[in-house]
Amino acid sequence: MKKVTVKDIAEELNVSISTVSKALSGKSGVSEEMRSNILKTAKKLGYHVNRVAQGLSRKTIKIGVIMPKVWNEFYGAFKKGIEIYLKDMVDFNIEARYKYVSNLYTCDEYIEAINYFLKENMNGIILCPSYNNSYCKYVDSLNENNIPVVILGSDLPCGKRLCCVREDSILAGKMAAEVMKWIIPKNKKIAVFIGNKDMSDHSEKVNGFMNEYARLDEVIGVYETQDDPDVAYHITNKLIFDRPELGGIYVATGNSLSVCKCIEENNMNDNVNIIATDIFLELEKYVIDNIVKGIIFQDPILQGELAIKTLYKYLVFKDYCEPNILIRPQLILKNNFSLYLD
Amino acid sequence: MKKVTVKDIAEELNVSISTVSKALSGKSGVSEEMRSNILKTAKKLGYHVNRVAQGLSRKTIKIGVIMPKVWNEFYGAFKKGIEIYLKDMVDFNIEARYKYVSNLYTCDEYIEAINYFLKENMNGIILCPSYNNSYCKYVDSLNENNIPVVILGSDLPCGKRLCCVREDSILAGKMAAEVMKWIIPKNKKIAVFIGNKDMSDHSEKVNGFMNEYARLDEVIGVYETQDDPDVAYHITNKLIFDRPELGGIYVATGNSLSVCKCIEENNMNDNVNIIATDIFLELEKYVIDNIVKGIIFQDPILQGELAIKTLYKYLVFKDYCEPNILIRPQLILKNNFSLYLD
DNA sequence: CTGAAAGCGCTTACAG
DNA sequence: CTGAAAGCGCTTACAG
Repeated sequence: MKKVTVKDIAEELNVSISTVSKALSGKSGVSEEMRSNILKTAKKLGYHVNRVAQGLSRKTIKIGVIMPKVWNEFYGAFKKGIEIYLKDMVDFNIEARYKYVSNLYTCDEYIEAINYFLKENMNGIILCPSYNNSYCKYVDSLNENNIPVVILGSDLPCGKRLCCVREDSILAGKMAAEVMKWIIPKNKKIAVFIGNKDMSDHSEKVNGFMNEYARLDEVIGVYETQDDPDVAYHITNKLIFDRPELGGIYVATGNSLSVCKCIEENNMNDNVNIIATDIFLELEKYVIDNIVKGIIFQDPILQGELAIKTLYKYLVFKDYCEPNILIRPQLILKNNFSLYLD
Repeated sequence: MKKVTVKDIAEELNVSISTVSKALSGKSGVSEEMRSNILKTAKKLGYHVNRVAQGLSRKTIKIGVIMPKVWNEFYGAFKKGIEIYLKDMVDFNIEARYKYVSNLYTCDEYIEAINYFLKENMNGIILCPSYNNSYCKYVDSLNENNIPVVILGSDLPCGKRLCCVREDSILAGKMAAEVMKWIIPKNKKIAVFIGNKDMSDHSEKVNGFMNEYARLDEVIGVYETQDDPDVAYHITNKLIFDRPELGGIYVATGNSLSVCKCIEENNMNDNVNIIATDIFLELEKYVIDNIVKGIIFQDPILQGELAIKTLYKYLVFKDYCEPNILIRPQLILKNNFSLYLD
């Protein structure tokens, strides 16, 4: 069980430890033959780099993060997760630099950020996609430059990447349905609100929900709110008046506040119940007032932590990870609500 | 923002870095005056030890773990959490040694284990209490020898310790009640099963449940199973026959299998529903059969991880932690059940 | 392409 | 009680 070090490999092959180190860490300046020899004996001896010694001696690892500037409750939590990990890893010489995107409908700022990080020789990139995905080939270019990319928050339907860290949307939908069945009386109907059908995690939530909510004839419809509070309010209002049989709404995006507001203003607290998505302070009122019965929470802070942790481990160990790292949704109730606000 | 190192402190005071190191890490062989001076300037300069450099140079940190040998599904998960943390911290020179207790009703083996670890100069102790708490003064003796103790899994009503890592039992009971209200029809009654009233986390669960389950006249009673499957089966059987109005049972300990078995054997699946505690493979059948509607999960693996992490951070940073670190309970449903088995 | 040497920030025997 | 020196296991400029 004695630890195997670079020195052991060097002695085994009668070369210097500098050469061994360069070969193992993928640096240039080692002949291909030498490198393959070193890698082979490293494997044979069961070598694993000592992160502690490495962290003390190597240059700072630089991670570039690209994320939308809007919706701070959402993207801010990803950032918070990244910062928590970084704080836990002080002394390890890792740092993150951020680039923000203001316009979610064009790809210009994404491309600009990618090029900037390319120029700055970042060791890895974390990228949070939004509506527009047409910058995918630039993600590929990072990959070609041996800069690993972790996609965070929702999937990118193209582009080579190390992995994608996101919620398990199908399961989120299923859990919402399981609870909905308990709280909605048999004679009542329900509706589903999403942001936009074209976003894969939105449609996955619908699929999961429909799949589990066996009483499908009791689903009035799926409505797109475009993540716009006014649209959500308007649709809710219309449903309340047109459909007196409405008993519940599964709000599958973070856009639940205006839905609750509308229900309360129409004094429908006892008639229309909400299963919401994502947690924020302002929801507390509606949880206490019993409009919101449950919240599907997909730990965005944990997602941020996992994204940078995975990237770091890849950079240090060259360990390949799962291509898709899915966070398990949690159900928040009235009683444990406050624990999730920190 | 330049990093402050031992060298900076040494230069500031015109002493050697060895003296600085000894003073900071609490080693003997430094005059009290020198030590207090060094600590003062360390604070003034904003010094924080570099764990990476320290991990590379110091002797191995030895943690002693004392836990019951029985109920491997339960205590095994604590151990697993400890092992996960240790694996994550290889290269940091930490190791754990385990001592197991077979008889939970006497304190002999606890005392023996404590004395053994004292003799072996362990740097810290993790201790999982069981029924008998009469060894508390031995925990104090560890404390007097400057060996920090973390209590894991349930509280110890005496004894000086660094902290206690455990579930939030009151909240667990409340969450069980919140779900129970949804799934039990208004005309049905419910019962609560615990292991033993004298165990604080069992009685806390009852209190939490009662507090939240507003329809208290619908609670038939609280029954002690002594964590014995046969007793649990017997009580369930008796209730089914004596109390046709029984609609649900909150099983507040891990002892839910024989309760489910009894319900199934009596073909009462549609009439009596369970909210269970803790997850294990054999429960899956009853979740699928719709007897178990929800499970309150209190991540024992996470508890183990937190216990050793807290201890390590205290040993390295001398950071004092919260005296009580409570894990937030999670509600497991049919759809996400499999995700919690790993 | 290869290697000798310095250095990362600590701790720890050992000598004084 | 105090300090000089070696060492933990790596990486990295630099020289050859």
